[in-house]
Amino acid sequence: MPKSENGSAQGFVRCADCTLRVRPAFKPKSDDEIAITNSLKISHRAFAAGSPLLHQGQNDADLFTLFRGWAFRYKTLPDGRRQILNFLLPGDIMGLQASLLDAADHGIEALTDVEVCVFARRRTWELFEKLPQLGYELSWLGAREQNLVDENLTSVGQRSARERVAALVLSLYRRCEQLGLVTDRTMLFPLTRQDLADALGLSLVHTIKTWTYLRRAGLFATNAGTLTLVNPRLTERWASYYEREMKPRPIL
Amino acid sequence: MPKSENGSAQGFVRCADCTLRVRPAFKPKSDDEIAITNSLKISHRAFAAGSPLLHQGQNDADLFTLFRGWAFRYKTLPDGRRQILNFLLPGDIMGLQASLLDAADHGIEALTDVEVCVFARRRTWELFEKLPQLGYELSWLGAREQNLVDENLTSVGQRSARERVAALVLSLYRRCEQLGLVTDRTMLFPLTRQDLADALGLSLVHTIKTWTYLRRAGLFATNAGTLTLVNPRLTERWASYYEREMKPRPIL
DNA sequence: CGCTATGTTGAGAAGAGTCAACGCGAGTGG
DNA sequence: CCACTCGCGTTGACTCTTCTCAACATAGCG
Repeated sequence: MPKSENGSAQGFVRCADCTLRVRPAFKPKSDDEIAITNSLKISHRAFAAGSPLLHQGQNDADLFTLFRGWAFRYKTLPDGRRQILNFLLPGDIMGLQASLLDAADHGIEALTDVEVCVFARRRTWELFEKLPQLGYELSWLGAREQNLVDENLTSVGQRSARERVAALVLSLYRRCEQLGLVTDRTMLFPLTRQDLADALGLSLVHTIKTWTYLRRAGLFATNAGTLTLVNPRLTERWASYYEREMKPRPIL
Repeated sequence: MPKSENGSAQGFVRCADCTLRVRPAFKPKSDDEIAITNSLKISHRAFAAGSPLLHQGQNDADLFTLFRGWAFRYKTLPDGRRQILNFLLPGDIMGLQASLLDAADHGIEALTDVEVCVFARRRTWELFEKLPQLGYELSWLGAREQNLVDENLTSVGQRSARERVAALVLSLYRRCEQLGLVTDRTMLFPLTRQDLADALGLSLVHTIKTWTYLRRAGLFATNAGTLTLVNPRLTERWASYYEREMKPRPIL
């Protein structure tokens, strides 16, 4: 159980023992690659739900991989309005922008209790230089994240409230499915209504009303922090959603 | 004068002669680096305004650098709604996502007549492997573009119509300023109202009304495809805008 | 000259926001 | 054990931003 806000380091998981890497969503790695990755991993930390993993403006951020749990990337305006840029699931990279550029323009916050693999930020350039394969995969993961943000921007800019909600649920469901986190059409769903609102660019009240409407329309059901996608086809139709198929991706 | 929709190849500009690279916005490059970059550049093409530079879904895209002119990156939904993700100015990279992942989820279109430097897509991995410095800079440029998209998503999700217009104008102005494309507070401004609307996530009519309102409020003035930022301070206030200072960046 | 693409304006409709009240469960302290 | 607060979720009533429809202006072009 993660207890520390500061990220306690109990239970280092060696890359060779990674339970995540072996899932079908990820590209197989050679023993060599696993050893190299492991040598770059400087620690394994746990954070409680709600902990900040990266501060907006922070300029000494490490590079993380999310090992377990959910998180989100966000930006806030001076007056406090907050936009959630994308959600992070196991295997996703955190702090790449902050490592490449000199500071992070966004924050990252844990949505559930999480565990992360920590890679030294100072070594990012070293990594590109000495392990081009990993540098390439890092860029790959960055490009993939940008795809998600592109999709969200299109959603917020062009879709109606109902379409946005349906599209977000579908997108998260698809990603969880890929990771084997869905059983019986049911997945963990730790977002509050406010989180949803901030991700969708809608007010809290309107988000709740739209959510309720779609739930009653039979798209999905929620129960104690889980979500069941009752009718995927219907949800797709509500979302004007269409999807690129996803190939196995690199894992750090 | 570019005439070809297909990208004619008159006037190869060698990296050593690049008029862009020497501007203060870009990091100085050693002679070695310039020679290497030049060896990777396979052609120099011109496209007319309105030409597609990258098709949504295209899977054999090359890697471009925008050498002259404006372009934009966009996504369309099945029913035709279009979201402009970000605008591209000289020095910006195009097709990185498409090269790293297997296909582009977005399109790119020329907004003015443009010239681009073409780098072979097949060599992207080779590039990371043999020239880690360039691989790193590519990632850097990717991270920077994501910053722009993050900012746009925040704008579209959280700002009111007037704030959005002001923020977009300011952002483009700042970028042009960096590139030395502003004289007398005046810059080229080739966007149609429809382009603005698609970038801001607003309807055409409302975009026009908001634009007119802010113009009358004295923020900026437009004339024959140019824009003059009459009152930068006032524009900042309308935009709830604040900016990270920009350091010199790599150029490919 | 009439075409078409782009820009402008007004009026009414619809979507989304704001304000306010209330329910509910988890803690907490008397 | 109860009253209390606090965070979160829900709903209704009303407001206002934004969208849609439609008419008209203007400029470029065959």
